[in-house]
Amino acid sequence: MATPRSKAGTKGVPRQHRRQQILAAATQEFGTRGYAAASLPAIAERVGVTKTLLHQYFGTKEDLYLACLVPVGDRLLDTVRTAMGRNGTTAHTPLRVLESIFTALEGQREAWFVLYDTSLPADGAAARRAAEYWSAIDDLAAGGTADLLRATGSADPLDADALRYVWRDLVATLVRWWVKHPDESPEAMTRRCARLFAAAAALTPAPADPLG
Amino acid sequence: MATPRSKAGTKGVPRQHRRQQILAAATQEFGTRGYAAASLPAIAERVGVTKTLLHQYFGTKEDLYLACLVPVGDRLLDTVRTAMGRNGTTAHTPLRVLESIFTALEGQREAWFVLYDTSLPADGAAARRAAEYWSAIDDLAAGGTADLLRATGSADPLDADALRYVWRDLVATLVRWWVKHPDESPEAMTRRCARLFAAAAALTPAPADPLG
DNA sequence: GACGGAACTTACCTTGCGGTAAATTACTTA
DNA sequence: TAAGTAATTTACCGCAAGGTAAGTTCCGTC
Repeated sequence: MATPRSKAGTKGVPRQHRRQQILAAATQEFGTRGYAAASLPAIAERVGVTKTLLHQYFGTKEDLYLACLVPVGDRLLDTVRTAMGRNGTTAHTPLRVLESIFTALEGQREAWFVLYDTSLPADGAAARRAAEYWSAIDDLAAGGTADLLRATGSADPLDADALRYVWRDLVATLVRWWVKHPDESPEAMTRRCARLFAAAAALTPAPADPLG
Repeated sequence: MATPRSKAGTKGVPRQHRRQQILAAATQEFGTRGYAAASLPAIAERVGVTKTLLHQYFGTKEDLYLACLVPVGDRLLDTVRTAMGRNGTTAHTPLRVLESIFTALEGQREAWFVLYDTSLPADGAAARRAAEYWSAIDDLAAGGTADLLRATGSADPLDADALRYVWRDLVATLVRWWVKHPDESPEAMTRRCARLFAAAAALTPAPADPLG
C-alpha cells in the first residue's frame, strides 16, 4: 500500500446502490435549484464522487434529469389517478388528491419540482416527457374543474384553462411551503390545507349551491 | 468615409433613451428566463448592442438586475398599498388588489417575476432588496389573511404563514397565465379572477369537519 | 477643419460548466 | 498469486458566460 497516490479505484459501493444515491442527490438538486441552475459538480459532491461518474452512470445532464423525472412522474401520475379514480368529483376530491400527493412525495418532497421545471431546454426529450406527464395529470383535473365551472355558470373555455393552471400551481405552492416545514407530516399538511380552503371559501361571498 | 472598417462609434441614441431600452429588455429577459438562465449577450442582442455597453451603463449583471428590480418593486408596492389602504378588509379586497396589480403591470407583465426570482445569488444585494419588497407586500397581506383565519376559527400561526405564502404564489400564477394570454386586458383578467374565485368557493362546502 | 467628449465596439482575459479519453485502484476468482 | 474486471479518478478539451482595457466612430463647436 504505502501512500496511495491516487484516489481512483472502487470504493466498494455496488452499482445499484450508487445508482440510487446519484438519483436521490440529483433529484434533490434539480428539484431545489431547477435544471438550469443545477450543476453536475454540485450533484457529484453531494454523493461524494466525481462529476465523471455521473456521466458514466447516466450519460448527459439531460439524460440524468430524465432518469430522475421518470420514476417521479410515474409515481405521481399513478397516485393522482387512483385518488381521483373511483367515484366522481365531490367536494372532498381536491383534498383527497392533495393527501395522496403529499404521501407519495414524503421522503423526497422536492421531487415535485422535477416534474414542473420551467428551465428545461425547450426542445429536448426531458421537456417533452415532462409535458406528457403534466398534461396527463391536467387531464385528470380537467373533469373536476369543468364540473366546478359549470356549477357556477361559466362556459368560457379560457376559464377552464386558467382554473387548471391555477390548481396545478396551487399544488406546487403548497408543496413548496411544505418543503420549508420539514416537520409537517403529510396528514398534518392535509388538515392544514383543509383549514386554508375553508378560510379561502369564507373570503368569497357564498354564491349558489355547490356541485348540485 | 468609404468602407467604415469598424461598427463602433455613437449610433445617435441619447443616453437616457438607451438606458430605458436596456432596462426594458433586461426586465423582459430576467422576467421570462430568470436571473440564472438570463444572459447578458441575449439582453444585448435584444437591444441591438454589445454586451460591453450593458456593463458601461449598469456595471455588473447583478447591478443591472437591481436596476430592473427597484422601479418594479416600488411601483408594485405602491400599488398594493393604495389598493389595500383605505377601508379595512372586505370580501372585494383581494380582487381590488389583483386589479391594481394587473393594471400596474400592463405593458410589462413579466416584470412581476423580477420581483420573485428564486435563482438569485442568495447572498447578494439583489436578493436582499427583493426580500425587502416582498416582505413589505406580505405584511400588507398579513392583515387580511389574519382576519380571514380568525373568521374561520384557526389560531395556528403556521396557518397564517401558509396562507400568506399561498396568496402570494396565487398572484404569481395568475400573472403567469396572463402573460400567456396577451390579448387579455387587465379588466377582463380581473373579471376572470372573480369568476374563478366563485368557482373555488363552490368547491369547499361550509367549513364543516375536514377529512370526513 | 481640427478638437474634445459622448457613444459604442474589438479584442481579450478568466472562470466554470458539460463532456470525453485514458489512467488508476480495488475486488474476485481461477 | 496473477489475471481480469468492476468502480472510480485524473487530466484534458471546447465553449459560453461575466467582465475589463483599449480603441474607434460620430457629433457639436470654436
